[in-house]
Amino acid sequence: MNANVRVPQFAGQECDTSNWDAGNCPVRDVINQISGKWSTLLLQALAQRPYRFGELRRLVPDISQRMLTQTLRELQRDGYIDREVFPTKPPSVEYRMTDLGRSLFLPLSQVLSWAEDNHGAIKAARVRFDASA
Amino acid sequence: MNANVRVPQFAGQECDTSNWDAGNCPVRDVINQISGKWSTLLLQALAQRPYRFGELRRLVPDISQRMLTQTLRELQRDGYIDREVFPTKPPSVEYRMTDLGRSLFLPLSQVLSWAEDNHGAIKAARVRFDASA
DNA sequence: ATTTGTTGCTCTCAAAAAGAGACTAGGGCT
DNA sequence: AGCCCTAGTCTCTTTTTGAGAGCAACAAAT
Repeated sequence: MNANVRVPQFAGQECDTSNWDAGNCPVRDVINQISGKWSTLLLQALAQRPYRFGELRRLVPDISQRMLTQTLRELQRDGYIDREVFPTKPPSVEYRMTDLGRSLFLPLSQVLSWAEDNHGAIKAARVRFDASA
Repeated sequence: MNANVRVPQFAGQECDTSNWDAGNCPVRDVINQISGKWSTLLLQALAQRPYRFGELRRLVPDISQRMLTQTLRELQRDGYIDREVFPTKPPSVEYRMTDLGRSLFLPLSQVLSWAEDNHGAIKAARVRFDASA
């Protein structure tokens, strides 16, 4: 079962349902990285302008150094951002978005805009749900 | 420091950087939910057509029952999907997307398309990164 | 001269989240 | 009677995340 069944996908696309297990599925491979708790936030910041490590830390007050380092490494590994070390004393490190990162941020920013526009509707839905449950 | 500084945001928008801590920030409030490991995947499935619990389980082979239940509840709570119980024996439950969910899926599907289109570039970036590190 | 602060991390330990799998209930099928 | 189906919940283990200390090398303040 579940073998090579092609089902209609979002607007005019198809998707092989047998590919929905991780490893085969490109969408899952990509999304799993950028769907980290801090990834979109950092991409949003670095879409504005390059930032240094400490600046990002101050910009996102409730991220731990550990997660900031780790998330930046992952974004760098996937090619969304570049890391440049300046031999100052103490050495400073600058993170900046790559072309690939910017091309991702085009559709991604649409989702962020949607989130801003529909935040009210979502909060209302939560209130309804919590009242009925 | 960091008080009420308005910095340019993605394409023609502004964002109050003092609002980047969780709770204040609408974007983080919304994104943190849909950026769960399984959320986008389930939204993608339910954007096609309604599905029953067991169908989703078979469609996404490596999700645990626990996480399937939990993720569906969260999506339902935020108003993206509806849950309907049919009094058959054994009882069956159908999940279907709401209008709010569909309106979210419009921009979201653009990101998914991007992921599919750029999977190759990302895999290549990973290889480069792993080779240099 | 000693203390303090700055940089961008890494390391350890505790807490939270996720995954694996057993168990439930009420009926249908053999 | 025994087994399977449904959509879960409950418990236990493993993974992920968070909080915070430590580090190395130098500058500025005291």
